[in-house]
This record gives sequence, structure tokens and C-alpha cells, in this order.
Amino acid sequence: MSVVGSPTRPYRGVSATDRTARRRADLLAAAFDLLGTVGWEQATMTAICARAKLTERYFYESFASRDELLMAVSEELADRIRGVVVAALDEAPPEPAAAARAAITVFVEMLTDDPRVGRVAIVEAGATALLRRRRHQILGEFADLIVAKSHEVFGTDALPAPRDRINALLFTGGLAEVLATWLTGEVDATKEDIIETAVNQFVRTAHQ
Amino acid sequence: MSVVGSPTRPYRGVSATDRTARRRADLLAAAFDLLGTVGWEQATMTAICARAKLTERYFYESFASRDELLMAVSEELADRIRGVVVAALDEAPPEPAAAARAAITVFVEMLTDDPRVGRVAIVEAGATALLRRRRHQILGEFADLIVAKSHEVFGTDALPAPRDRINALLFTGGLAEVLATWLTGEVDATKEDIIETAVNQFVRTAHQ
DNA sequence: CCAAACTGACATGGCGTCCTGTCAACTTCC
DNA sequence: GGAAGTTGACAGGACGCCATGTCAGTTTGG
Repeated sequence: MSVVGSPTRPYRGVSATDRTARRRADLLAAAFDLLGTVGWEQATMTAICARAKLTERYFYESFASRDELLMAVSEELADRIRGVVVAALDEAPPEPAAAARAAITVFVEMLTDDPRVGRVAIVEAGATALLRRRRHQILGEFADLIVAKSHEVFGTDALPAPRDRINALLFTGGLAEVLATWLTGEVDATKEDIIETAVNQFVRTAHQ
Repeated sequence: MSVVGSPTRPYRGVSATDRTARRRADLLAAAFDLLGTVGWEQATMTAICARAKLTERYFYESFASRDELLMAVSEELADRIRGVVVAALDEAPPEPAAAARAAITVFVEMLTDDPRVGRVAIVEAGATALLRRRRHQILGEFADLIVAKSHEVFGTDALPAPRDRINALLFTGGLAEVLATWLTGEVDATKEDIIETAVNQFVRTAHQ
């Protein structure tokens, strides 16, 4: 017998839970790398396992399906992005243009410094019905962040509901589209052009 | 033999070219319907042919692959949307807010009156690498339309390049995202809220 | 009316992925 | 040292879609 089951003993000096966690992390990293380079259609279970140097059996140790793994990749990345944006907002001065510039800058740089990040977070995020739904939720959460910050910096001058949220969605969706276009090299502009235009848009539209 | 080859004779009173064209149209309609309801993953060749009441052999009479058919569906729809928007712009008065409202209104209504249109044009348009590329091109063309109209209505007051185009991409991408969210019922707003917010955004951002 | 063209239903093979199973080699614990 | 746990490599079946082939029945033109 001795199928994989639930490993309990240390192996090569590593505990059972650590080994399982390591394999899970390897799978996540391999999936992220493939998703961000060759794309969803080529990021097959076989390819992911090969890149992670793991047998397909260990795939099912941590994930029930390919979709579940790719969702986890997307989730992890969204958390990282949200983290840096929230941190930038917390440190920024409570002045509209400065706060917007700080948040937009870290957001844009995060998505463009490593092309795989942008591709996974924006381009490949619409590949399956499941990923699309999650992508909507995530952009919606970013919109909520923006709405909260808008009311904070603009006070009673902020847009009233539901226009505050619609405007925030217009903003996040637009920025995602611009970055996707920019990542594929179809727009002739610098990173600063994008940041400045986005900041300008936010400052002009987020109040009455 | 008499395989399908290139039909030449009339059949049931219909000429050969008309029959081929009819089958092609049936396939396009079936693919559009499936794409707009059950989505890309379920819009398989077998399912499309079954809905069109045609044998798979006739699929290859008009299309080389499933991707080619779905691209044609997307293409046809983009042409229709561009048509109504251009028509609305041509008829609109040369005043910023009025022109924007006219174009945005027909655009939004086109995509929301028939839910399949919105789903095909926006939601399912990111399913494959090929569709994504085409989607970018199409949104880029809409951005070009907006840039041209901006310079027309705002004159020397319009944004300079490349910010005029970045701003237009922010706008088209944002509107697409908002409509996608609205189509899935995740935002609590009326169609008028969306149109007003979008018009407001354009009027405030498309000039210096 | 007959041969040829056309159509629809079905059948078949190829292909790639998913998913499970087997087995030898290695490591741990007693 | 030996039994049991762990790992990696590989085999093989199941399944679904793609792609092509066969064939009987219908329609057309001479």
C-alpha cells in the first residue's frame, strides 16, 4: 500500500507538513510562471507538474483541479497587489492628488515591473468563467477602496452613491485596460504618461 | 464520389451560393447564441452544429476551426456596435456633453438590451488569446474614434498626445468593465446612472 | 427514368488531457 | 537490519472534442 495518503513522518530532515507546504508552493510558483508566460491554454496540469518537478499525484494532494490551482494563483497575486496599494494609501498624505499618485504609482509599477504579474492579473484573468467572476470581485474590492478613500479626501464633496462606485469601477476597469494594452506594446507612451493621465482622471472625476 | 466539394446546382429552389451563405449565417447565429448564453467553454463545435441543425462537415465548408468561427462572431458584432456609435456621433450636435451622451447612450443600450450582445462583446471576449488580441484592437479603434471626436469638439483645448489616447483607453476600458459588472448584477444602479457618470467622466477629462 | 449531385445521420480514428494505478528506489524508525 | 513510509517515474484507461469517412435517402438535370 503506502499510497500518498496523509504523510506523517519527516523525510530528509523535513517534516511532513513542511514537505506538503513546499510542494504546494512549488505548484503555485510553477503555475504562476506558466500562466504569466505561455498563457492559460498552455498552462496544463502536465506542464505545471513538469515545471514544478512533481508527479501529477502530488497535484491532487493540494488541489482538486486545475481551475482550483489557477484560482489560488490569482488569489495570492490579488492579495499582494492589494497589500502594496493599501500600504501606499496609508502612508500617503490626505491630499487628493498626492494620495492618488502614490496608490496609482505602486499599482502600475507592481503590474509592469514583472510582466508575468500583469499578464496573470489582467490578461489571463478572463480565461475561464471562474476566473472572470473572481476578477470582477477583485476589481470591485479595489473600487470599494477607492470609494472609501474618495470620501476621506473629498469629504462632503465626494460623489454620492451610486455614482461614487460607478466612477470607481470606470477608473479601475480603465486602468486595467490601459495596462493590458501597454503590456502588449500597442500604445506609445511612458509609464509616467499613464500614471499622470490616471491621476488626472481620478482627481477630476471623484468629486462633485 | 460526390463529397460536398463545391456545390454548384440549385437545391430545393435555392442556388448553391445562397445555400452556402445560409449555412454560414446559421452557424454564426448558433455560435453567437451559445457564446452569449452558455459561454465559450460550452460553445463547442458539436454544440454549435447541433444548434444550427447542420452536420459538422458543413462547419468546415465555411470555417477552418472553432476559433475562426468565434472570431467571425466577435467581428460581426463589433462592426454592428461601431456602426451605431458612429451613426450617433454623426447625428449629434458638435457640443461635448451632447455628443458624448448620444454616443454613450446607444453604446450602453446596444450592449444591455440583448444580454447576449454584452456577454459576447465584453465578457466572453477574453476567453482565448486570439479573442483577447482582437478585443484590444477593437477597444483601440473605439479609443481612436474618441480621440478624433475629442479634438473635433474641444479643438486646441483637447488633450495632447499621447495623453489623449491613454485617456480614451481609460474611458473605453472602464465602460466595458462597468457594463460587465452591471450585466452580472453586481452593481446597484440604473442604466441612467451609468450613462450620466460616463458622460461626466468624458466631459471632465477629455480637455486640458 | 436514370445518373449525378446534394443532404443528413451516423460511425470511426486520432489526439490530448485528466486521473488512477503500479513499481522500484530511497529514507525513516524500531 | 528489516518493516513500513515516502518519493519519482511511468503506464494505461476514461473521456471529450476534433476531423474525416461511409451510406442511404432525396433532389436535380438531361
